[in-house]
This record gives sequence, C-alpha cells and structure tokens, in this order.
Amino acid sequence: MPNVKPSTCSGCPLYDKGRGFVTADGTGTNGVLLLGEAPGATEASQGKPFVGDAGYQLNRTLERTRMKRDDFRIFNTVNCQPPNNWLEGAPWEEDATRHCDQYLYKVVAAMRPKVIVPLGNVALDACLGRKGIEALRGYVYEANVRGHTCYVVPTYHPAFILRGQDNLTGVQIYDLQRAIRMARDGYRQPPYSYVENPSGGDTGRFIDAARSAADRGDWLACDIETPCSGSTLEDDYGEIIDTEILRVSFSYAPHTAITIPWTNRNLAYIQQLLQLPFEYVVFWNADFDVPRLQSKGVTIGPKVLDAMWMWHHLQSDLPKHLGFVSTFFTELPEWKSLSGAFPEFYSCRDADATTQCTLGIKALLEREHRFTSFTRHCLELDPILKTMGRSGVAIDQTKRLAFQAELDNELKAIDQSIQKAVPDNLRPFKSKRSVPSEASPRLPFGDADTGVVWDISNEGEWGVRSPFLYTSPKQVIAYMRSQGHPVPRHHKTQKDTTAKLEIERLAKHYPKDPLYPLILKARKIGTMKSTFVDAYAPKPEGHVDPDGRVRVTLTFAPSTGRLAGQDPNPMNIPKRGDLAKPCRDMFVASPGCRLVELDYKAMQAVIVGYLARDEEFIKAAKLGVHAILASHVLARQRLMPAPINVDAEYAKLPIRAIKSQYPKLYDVCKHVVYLSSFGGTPYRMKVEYPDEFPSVKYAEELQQIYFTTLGRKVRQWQHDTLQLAHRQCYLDSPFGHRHYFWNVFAWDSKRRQLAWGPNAKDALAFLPQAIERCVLTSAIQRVVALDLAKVLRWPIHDSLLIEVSNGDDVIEAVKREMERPVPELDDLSFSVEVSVGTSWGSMTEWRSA
DNA sequence: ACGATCTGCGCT
DNA sequence: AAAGCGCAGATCGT
Repeated sequence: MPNVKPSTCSGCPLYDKGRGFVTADGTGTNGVLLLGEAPGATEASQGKPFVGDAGYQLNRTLERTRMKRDDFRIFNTVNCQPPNNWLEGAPWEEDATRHCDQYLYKVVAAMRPKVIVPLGNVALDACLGRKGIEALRGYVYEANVRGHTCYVVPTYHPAFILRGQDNLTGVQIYDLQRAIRMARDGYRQPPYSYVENPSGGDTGRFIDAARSAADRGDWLACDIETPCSGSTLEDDYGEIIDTEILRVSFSYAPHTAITIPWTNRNLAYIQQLLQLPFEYVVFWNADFDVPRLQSKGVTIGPKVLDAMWMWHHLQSDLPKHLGFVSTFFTELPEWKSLSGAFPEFYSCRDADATTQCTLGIKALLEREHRFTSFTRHCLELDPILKTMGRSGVAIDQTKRLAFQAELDNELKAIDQSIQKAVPDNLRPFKSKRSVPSEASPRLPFGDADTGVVWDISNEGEWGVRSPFLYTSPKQVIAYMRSQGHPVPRHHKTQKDTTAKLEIERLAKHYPKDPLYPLILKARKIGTMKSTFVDAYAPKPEGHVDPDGRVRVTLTFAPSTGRLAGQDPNPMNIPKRGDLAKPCRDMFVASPGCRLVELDYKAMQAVIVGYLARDEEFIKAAKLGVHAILASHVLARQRLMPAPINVDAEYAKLPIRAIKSQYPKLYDVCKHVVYLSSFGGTPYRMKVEYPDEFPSVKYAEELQQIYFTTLGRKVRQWQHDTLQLAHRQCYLDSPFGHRHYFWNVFAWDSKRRQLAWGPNAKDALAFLPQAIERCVLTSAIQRVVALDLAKVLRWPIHDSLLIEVSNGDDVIEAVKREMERPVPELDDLSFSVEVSVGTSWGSMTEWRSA
C-alpha cells in the first residue's frame, strides 16, 4: 500500500506534482544512515526508499560490505517523487528540500546515527550545505546535521553508477565500508608536523633528517606548485617555455613535510634534497613536475617514480588525481579546496599525501606480487617509450604533397556531384538582412563550384544556402527522410545513425540513389586527407618537425594495459584499401637506411590457445588457424577425408591448398575464428559480412563447428574466464596488469536468467590484449639492453617498426629477441615475420641470410 | 569565439 | 552487433 502523505504535510512545492511518500527503511543498528535523493516511480508506489533499479544497485553494493541492508537506516532527502524524477538543478529543488527537512529532522533525532552517508549531491547539500560529490566523496567530515553531531561520509548516488559509471562500484563499496568503520571505531584527524615557513636552520635540519631517511631506504616525495598548474605552453621542439615555480615541497615519512619557497637562496637546498641518495624520488604525475624542475637547471639524482602510474597499475579504471586516491590510503581530511587560502599548508599536505599513498599502493602491489611487474612494465618502460617517440620517422613531403593534391582533386569532384544530387531545400539555410548586390533577378542563383545558393525562405526572407555537408550526420539523415528512406538506428543506443555499414546497406537497397555511394567515397577520401595526410605537413600546420621527421608521444596510460600514441597517433595509419599504399609511401627511411617492420604472426590466436591450455590450438594458430577450421568444415562435408593434423610434417601443404581452392570458405572461417574468440555472435557475422554469410543460420552452424572441434577448449576458457571475472570482479594478466569488471553477468529479465552483461566481452578481450602488449614491450626492453635503442621507432600492438642503416645483423638481433620464449607464459614463443623497404608503403619480405 | 560533447572511422 | 584507443569535423551551449 502506498503511503499517504501525512496530514501535516502542507505547502510542499511538489504537493500537486509529487507522487507517493516514502518513509525510512531498515533498523540502523550499525549506526549508519544512508541518505538518498528522492523516490523514483517504484519507490513512490511502494513507499520505501531504494527499491527500484537504483535500489538493486545499492543492495548489491551493500551485500559486498558484508552487512545486511536491514542493518542500515535508509531514507531520502525529499520524500515524494519529483516530476520526471528531476530534482537536482530543478527550480523546485531548494523548496522541496527545505520542505522535507522536517522528516529528515525526525529521522535523525530518532536514530541518532553515528555516520550519515549522503548519496549524491542533493543529500550532500542537505548534510554539509555544499555540493561537489566527486571532490568530497570518501572523506570524513564531522558535522552537525539537524541538531545532531555525527560523521558524514559522502559517496555517489547509485543511479549515477548505473548511468555508465560502473567502474565506481568498488569505490562505493569502499566508502560504505569506511562509514561502517567510522560508526564502529570513530575518527580522529591524524596529527601532522609540517614546516610551512622554514628558516635556513629548519631546512638544514630537514635535510639532515632526510639524509638518514635515505640511508634507511625511505623514498622522497616531491611536489611543485606553479601559478597556473593547468595550462602549459610548449614551443615547436617540445620544450616548456613558461615555468614559474612558486614552491617545492618534500616529504619522506607520513605526517611530515616541508615546503620551500622558490627563491635564489633556497635553490641550493632544493637541489641538495634532490641529490640525496634516496632509492626513488616520488612525484604524483612526474610528467608535470620533472620537466619544470629540469628547465630551471635542477637535477634529480635518484630514479624518478611516478606514484600516479603506480596507482594506475594497481587499478586502472579509476580517476587519478591525488585528492581522489588519498581517500583510500590516508585518514587525511579533504584539503584540495584550500590551495588559495593556505598555500603553504596545501603544498605540504600534497607531499604528505603523496608519501602516504605511495606507501599504501606499494604495500598492496607487493602483497599481490605485482610491484616488480610495475617497475619493469611501467617504470623502466617509460624512458624507452619517450626515446622511441623522440626518434621520429622521416616524411617525404614531395610524395605527401602529390598525394594531397590528388585527394583534393578527387574530393572536389565528388563534392560537386554531391551538391548536384542534393535538393536545394536540404542545404543549411542562413537568413541575411540585405540582398547581395550581385543578385540576379532570377532566383535562386548561385555558384556551382562552391554550392552556395542565394534563396528566399518561406517567409520571403533573403538568405544564403551553404553547401550540403556529407560529413554532417544531421544533414545526411535529413536527406534520408526527404527521400522516404528508413533512417537506420544504432543497435545499442537506438539513435539515428549514418554509419558506413548502414549507408552501404541503403546504397544496396536503393541502387538508383546517387548520393549514398558518393557519401561513402567522399568520407573515405576525406578521412584519409584530414587525419593522415594534412596531419603530416610541417609544423605548425601539421606535426612534422623542421628536420623532416614526425615525432609522437607513446603512452601506456590506457586502462587496458595496451599502448597508445598521440600527436599524431602512429598506430592507426591505413593499411588496407587502395589508398593505404600511397599513404604509407609518405613514411620513408632516412638516407642510407631501411625501414623494417617485424610482425608477430597470429599473435592473439596463439595467446588465446595458451590461455585455453590447448597445445593443438597453439600449433593450429602457428600454422594458420583459419585454414584448419576450414579443413574441419570440409571434412564434415566429406570434401576431405579428415581435418588437417597439426602434428603432421606435411600440414603446410593442405593449408596452402585450402587457401587457393576454397578462398571463400577460408575467409568465412577467418571471420568465425576471429569474432568468436572475442565473444562475437553469428548475427554480427552476417550483418558485417553479408557477402560471406548468406544467412545467420550459416554463421551459427560454422560457429558450432568451431566450438565443437578446434575451438572446444577456447570455448571452455571463455566460460571459465567469465566465471572468474564475475566471482572476483577483476582479471590479472601474467605480467601483473589487473582490470576490474563489475558487470560480467547481468540479469536478463526477458529470459529470466543470468546472461552476459555489459562487461563480458571486455573481460574476454582483456587478457589477449594485455599479454600482447607485454610480450612486445619485454622484447623491446631486451633490444634496449643490447644497446640498440637507437633503431626503435614505433610499437604497433603486434608489430614493431625499426630503422636500420646497414647490415642484417641488427634485424636478426631484434627478431631473435622478439622470438625468445616468454617465461611469464611458460616459455611460449611467437614467430616473427620481417619486411623491409625504403618506404613504409613498399615493404618486401625479408629472410635471414 | 571557445570548450564540451557527439559522431564517425582508422588501427590492433 | 568483440573491445579500446586517438583524431577530425559538426553541433550546441556559454
């Protein structure tokens, strides 16, 4: 039975609009009051808070705190359902909150909670009189809430987590556990001793103490403050111009720190501290601090450790700012809002928090035997990636300009055809006050080259029609509508889409329509030109340095453990299609040198076979897994006596025969193996490759054959991996990378059973990708150890681009290191294919002498 | 004008 | 309808 509003409830701004009325739920025996926002439809009709979707999410979180929901007291800030579930930022937010205060007052007075947990901004505002949940969450506040003094530990609203923020599930669990602990044990602000305005003697004493800390094996945390920490200016060569440093702070032990103003007199002290024999100097985001210190001539003696990366290695899916991370490893109260008022204290606290977080993160990594993997695969890799990025690859500007001109002409011609194919009324119209002087008496008139057309709008208004933009989804969709064609929808979001696949379908369905093929062609050429040709112009138009080389930034910041490249990204340069060769031809070897590309053969397939503990699959992957699946299919159809035996010496012969005799089946099998190992469905195969798969049923049959023959153990591995990811909420790679997955299985209400959830496929893709990266970077590190760093250019997931001057011995050495057995994978090895050329577009196979 | 967000597309 | 990555252009709000 829905609750009836109390008769005393009058004057509520939601009285006419609001529905239902919720009362507090749960016993509150653990001393924690969870305060939500306002009831939704389910809550309003049942009269209880958190019983709908957000309630389901909250219950799962509460379960993981190992407490019963009933042990908490659960209430809402506003007690009836606002229109459209809109409260935060609504015109009635303030009035409705104030009106419902009377009920919060009563609930607090009756329960006398030890801790209140505001869930989201509305509740936070009600408790602390301020908003900003993302900055304040996880911290402990002592506050007086409605006449009752207690702790307040803010956390996210469950509905926020449901809206695509499921990586924060674990954070919410942690926040609630902290609230429970505070209710049980109480909270005391930790004592601290910061040297905020040091005299020369103070600094000297700090340096002496730091020296003994270095001898004990402690680390030194360092943090600089600058006037504008956000913006950085760099000149053409990547050096920082503007670097004013205000102060530098240090800490070598929890709860202690010193902040040293940046003055000429203090410079020597700062330099002295950074030369003490510490094992590491620790920064939070060293890429900000270290270059600025160096640009001032300060040198850092010890190795640099970036604690932010250590955090990223520990848990890659969470925010990385120190204020967020410190809630997990310190008892410090929130301090990030104090930078303006108390700069000395703020800076000390930054250094102290860095020390405390570093110790906490290191302890966790060591407990899980992942600390050495961090030093090897992040710390030691970083300078290598920086060197590779700086080496650069030469761009042939003559070839680039020729290709650019060719694309430009083609694009102009296609655009003219596009303008002819589109009715005038579909062009963007912009009204103008006055008639242009060159207007002719006949309307509309315009310029066929530019597509600009003068016109009169419906209201008799003068205006100009600009060309139809094939790059604008909005205008393309308007065209589809105008032609009476069904507008395709994105399968997940259900939004209108103009994706390539959908336009290809429309082109097929309406073969007489002139526009669709033109759009496809123009997009292809347009992307090529803007992303891959214009971008390689000399600076400042493009990315190419005055010496003719393009330099990139390589990073391992992506949450998957893979590598990425930036400014520009060298990893997505076209490789297939007719434009790929002229595009790659722009990338050339320096005079007297050769570009060499070393590709791991079938790397992901071999890794999947390893993970599935399937020797046969590994052998099949190395021989050619697609052809071997094809042999299973042919054997079923009695076109072959038996599937290829991967142990047979002559196995390569029938593989070649299948490739040449059944090219279509070979392609089909390629798609089946590839998509199936990532959790792809037969439906997807049919949609993406309509020519190869005449029906979904055919794709289903082939996947069935795959999973019952060659891929039997792979199927089992997928099943086991998902179970493991679901049970522990994360997966670890053999190289120490961990990725969290919060929704591997989800409740399918249609089929009334657990089904693959939104993270299932991420979980299947994680290990092959994370392993692939570490196999390659380990090889790169060995190449560096051979003093061959200078030949390294770009890592591209499963291949490595290098540049060598003469002789084949360097190629041989790099190949050997890449093919070396990998101890982390039980000495699994991968074979490498080498191609060589003077340009990236004309590489030929290379064989060792 | 400028930044934030969305859409589409290249690669593995 | 495997995934995540970075980039360019369009759109929308300020």
